[in-house]
Amino acid sequence: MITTISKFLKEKGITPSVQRIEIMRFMLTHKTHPTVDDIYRELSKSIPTLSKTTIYNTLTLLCDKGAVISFTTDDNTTHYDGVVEEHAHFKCKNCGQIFDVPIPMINNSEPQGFDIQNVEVTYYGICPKCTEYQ
Amino acid sequence: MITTISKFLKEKGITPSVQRIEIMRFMLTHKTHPTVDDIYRELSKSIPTLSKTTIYNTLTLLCDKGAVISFTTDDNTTHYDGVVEEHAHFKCKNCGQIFDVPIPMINNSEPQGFDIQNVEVTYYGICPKCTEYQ
DNA sequence: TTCATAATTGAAATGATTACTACTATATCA
DNA sequence: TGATATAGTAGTAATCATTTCAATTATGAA
Repeated sequence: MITTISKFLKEKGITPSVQRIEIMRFMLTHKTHPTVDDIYRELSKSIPTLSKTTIYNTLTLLCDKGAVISFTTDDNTTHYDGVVEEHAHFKCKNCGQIFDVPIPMINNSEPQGFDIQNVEVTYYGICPKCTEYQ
Repeated sequence: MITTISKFLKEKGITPSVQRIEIMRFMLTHKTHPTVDDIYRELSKSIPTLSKTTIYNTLTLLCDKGAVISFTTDDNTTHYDGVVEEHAHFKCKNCGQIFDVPIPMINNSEPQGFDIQNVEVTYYGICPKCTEYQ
């Protein structure tokens, strides 16, 4: 498993290290759209010397190389996502959970004259579970 | 003009005050998607005692009452918009300007089972002017 | 006018992120 | 093998947006 992730990082042009492998593994095994703090809280259990700076550096690198994506929500903190295929997010205003949802685009409706590199689509509302118990 | 904005605020259920009127006026006359700091820098020229807390409070109130909308971008700061009709934004990675663009949704492609209250759509890329001079 | 309430202010606290410096691991080459 | 350059990591301090909170000021009704 370590070799798999190590190989994956090399393919992306990233020199592997213990920290980078564990952060990348975390992103691939957790579909919770974590923040730097979420990752720090979890991974510092197994790597007690891990610093937040390393997590910031690593995630910026992973983003640049296309291994993860980042997006922001109304909490004004950056969330990261190991799913890099284009998709939208739904954030529940009740429980705070962020869900992956299909992106509802039709090609010819994009703004003309702009060189679009990426899109962030975030829905806000109440998720099915919270709707049920209200 | 003051009476117009004052009347507008009352219609929205907001008690007018000098500060609220000037902040609302700023939002109606500036289509630049300002941050709290942008507004503070401009309005403190004419209202030297104006505090940022008041701007935060007022914008939160204006949002709640539907007089303005807010959204976040990759700079992790909240931007405000006096245009409340549903639309998307384009942020230029070169000059940083934010543009209003049409929202590219088709109704029946929205995620099912979610109670959607609002959507934020933000494109990132290079704006026409920056494309031209590159 | 008086009083209750709402609005505003400014300072301090918080939380995410960046900057910076020192330390450590890794790779290279003589 | 060992010296050395370089990349990566850690930890602290600084910065910036935002929130909290207590004190002051303005407003409106009796």
